[in-house]
Amino acid sequence: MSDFLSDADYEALANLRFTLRRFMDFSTSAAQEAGLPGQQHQALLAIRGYRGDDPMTIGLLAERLLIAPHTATELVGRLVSAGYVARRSDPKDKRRQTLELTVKAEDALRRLSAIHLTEIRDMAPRLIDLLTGLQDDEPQGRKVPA
Amino acid sequence: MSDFLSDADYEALANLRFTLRRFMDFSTSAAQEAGLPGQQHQALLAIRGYRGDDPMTIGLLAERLLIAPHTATELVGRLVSAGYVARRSDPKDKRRQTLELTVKAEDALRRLSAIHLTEIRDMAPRLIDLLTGLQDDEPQGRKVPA
DNA sequence: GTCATTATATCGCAATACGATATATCAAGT
DNA sequence: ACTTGATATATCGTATTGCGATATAATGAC
Repeated sequence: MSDFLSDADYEALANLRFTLRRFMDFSTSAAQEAGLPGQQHQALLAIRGYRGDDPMTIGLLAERLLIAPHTATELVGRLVSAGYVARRSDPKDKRRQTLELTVKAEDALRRLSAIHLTEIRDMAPRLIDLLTGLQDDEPQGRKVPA
Repeated sequence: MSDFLSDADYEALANLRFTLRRFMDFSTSAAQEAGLPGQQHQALLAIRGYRGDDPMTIGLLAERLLIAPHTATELVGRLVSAGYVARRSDPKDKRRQTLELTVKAEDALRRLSAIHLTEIRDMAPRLIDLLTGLQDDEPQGRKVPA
């Protein structure tokens, strides 16, 4: 349980981050080219990819995006203004706002998701390598010592 | 090469993002608790994990962090002010600034990296599952058709 | 030595998430 | 049904941070 870390550990951690950053960067750029700020794209995906019995709401979206509820309120406000999301107050609980994607959002998200799939398939092997390399690579190389 | 995507595809993409976000969130929180803004932690890791013949510089750091060089300038400025990085002008090329971690940075980074390793090892199986699930999961389930 | 290029730095700006706070609605207990 | 506490969303002001435009300094090619 020591804090010892080899140069190789730091290098692997840094490379992992670099790979993740490239993905995020690709994603943000792709979204931006489609006319969507990165977080708005993420919100659309979270809404579209949500599988649950009850409808998507502001609070649920906040949970999935790991942002504060009031931040989700602002984000959804922007999405509604831009015509990507329909927000209606839930008749079953008037505190809640149900969220649905518009056709415009479905179209944009379909195209974006397709190129994301391609990019992910390209990145995955490298990423999996990095992750498995970090798996049980305990300090001082004591792998099967004798 | 169609844009068709199943509900399951969207769900998997959304889950992948959720997993990545949780990692980023964990990382940022851990850094913050150690007194470091997230990007500053990333910068320290990029400097520490860099393997190359020439020393780390502002421009190299910008490349590894995927930020504009002038943004790296500002970031390094903050790191120097906070006592995490020593910046010296490179005698071999006086335009360049070489960057080195201080002992304070090494200490903070060691602790942070140790808990990151733990978290990554915890997250990796889930992440690898999601990635492999997206690998060749072409639309309409045509896996080994006959 | 001149000039284009490279490396870093500065300034003003825009985006976005947060804290603090407010309002509306629901649910439980009586 | 009325009060109370909790839940869901919204608003406002603020802080962080990255970028574009621009500036300065050093290098290298000719």
